[in-house]
Amino acid sequence: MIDTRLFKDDPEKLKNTCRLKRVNIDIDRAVELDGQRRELIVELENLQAERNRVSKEIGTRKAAGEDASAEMEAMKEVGAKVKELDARRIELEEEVNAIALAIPNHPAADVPEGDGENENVEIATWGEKPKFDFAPKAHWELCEALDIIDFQRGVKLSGSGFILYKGLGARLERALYNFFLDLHTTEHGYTEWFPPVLVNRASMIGTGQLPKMEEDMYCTDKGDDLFLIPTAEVPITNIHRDEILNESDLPLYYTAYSPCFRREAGAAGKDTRGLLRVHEFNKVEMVKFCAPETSYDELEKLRANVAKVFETLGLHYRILKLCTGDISFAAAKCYDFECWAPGVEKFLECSSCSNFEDFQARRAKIRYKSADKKTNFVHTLNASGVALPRTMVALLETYQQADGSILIPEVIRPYMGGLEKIEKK
RNA sequence: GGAGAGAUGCCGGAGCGGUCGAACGGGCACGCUUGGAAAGCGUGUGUAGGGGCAACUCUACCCAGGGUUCGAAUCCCUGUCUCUCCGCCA
Repeated sequence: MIDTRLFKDDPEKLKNTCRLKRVNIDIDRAVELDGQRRELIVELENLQAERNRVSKEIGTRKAAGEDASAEMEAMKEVGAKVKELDARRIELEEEVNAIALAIPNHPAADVPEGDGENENVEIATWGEKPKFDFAPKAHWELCEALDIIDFQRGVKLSGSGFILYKGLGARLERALYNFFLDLHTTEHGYTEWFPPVLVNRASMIGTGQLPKMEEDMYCTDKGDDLFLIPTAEVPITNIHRDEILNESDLPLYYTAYSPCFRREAGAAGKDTRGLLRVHEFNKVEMVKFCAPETSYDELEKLRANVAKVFETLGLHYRILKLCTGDISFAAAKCYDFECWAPGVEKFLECSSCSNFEDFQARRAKIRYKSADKKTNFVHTLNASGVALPRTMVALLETYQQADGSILIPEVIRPYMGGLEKIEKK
């Protein structure tokens, strides 16, 4: 969440944020309501102070055996007035808050302005497009021929967008996320967690998925009000919700494997084949909590950690710096990693690395106490490290052989019992 | 699922409806003491919001939300969570 003090101190900045992020929000209305709120608070608190003072007096007077019925009568009215003003205060607060929650994070200064993906800026590439002396196939053809994903029965079980891995396909999926976790925990210094995948509403608000994206989330009925997580970012970031950390404990590096659930509302018909856009997928996520001064250094380190995954797998990728119109609601700066998938002939988004600055921390009340005893919001960052289906696509299509078999990258072989190749039976 | 007990500050733990932001103990920080340390002594030690240039001041917060009252940590209702016992269960 943005700092609501800005309604009073710098509404122009908020308008600029909305313009850069390409959202339309009535800031003037919020400023007006916030002003009313402030005036009301002054009036209300004066009344409360009077009530406290006179009530105290009634106490001493009664103790002395004197009569205080006139004061009691007067305070009865004050009490009623306090109740009335307080109700109005809550109303105003809710209205202001609703607007504040809908305002996106301010983009970092070096983020290019733009409307959408066309204005994203490529800032790095690694490797090059693999060359084939045959026509590379799309992953769905490879998978069907090798019998490692049962697309049809997946649909029978759950509907389109749900993947049923089989045999060595299932094994490869498991091998990949184990490899990612091992890499981050043993080489990059992350602590592994295994979180619940159903979380409550407060957690979803904390990381910014709610209230804005409720349509995209799966939730339980029967009054539980629980949500299937769209990413482990939600439970992992919320681990420290409503906490005050010690500066000496920062930075914290966390990683977790989890399945992720996305309704993809409004995306019907887009990228529907194979593994390109699914409702449930596996992902290893990385989350950092750090002091504000270090967050952009931490972002670069995070980016290097992600790069390491793709480089170790030998996948050609490019890195995009997202423009203001394409960056997510909660992010101040974001890099997307896109891997080349030669079968579908596309760059696929396989990871994104974001600095949220204090936007999530303010929503989730994650603070730290610095050496000089000041309490302040931490900065949070996260990255997919990495998301499976599209990485799987890039991997299958990159490592396919003329005979339709798939060569397994060397780092994955230990996780596959030493197997070098997935071949047709 | 049934029955009971509980939730107070960094921790432990008091708290008759009034002067309680909260006794007491511990921890921590600072100061004194010391050659240095320990002990000892003293002082301090929450979060959020409003007003003020500031010193400062006011308000709210004793799990959460309602209620009673001139006045609630304290009384009443609801919810959440924790613990104990019983039942059920992978």
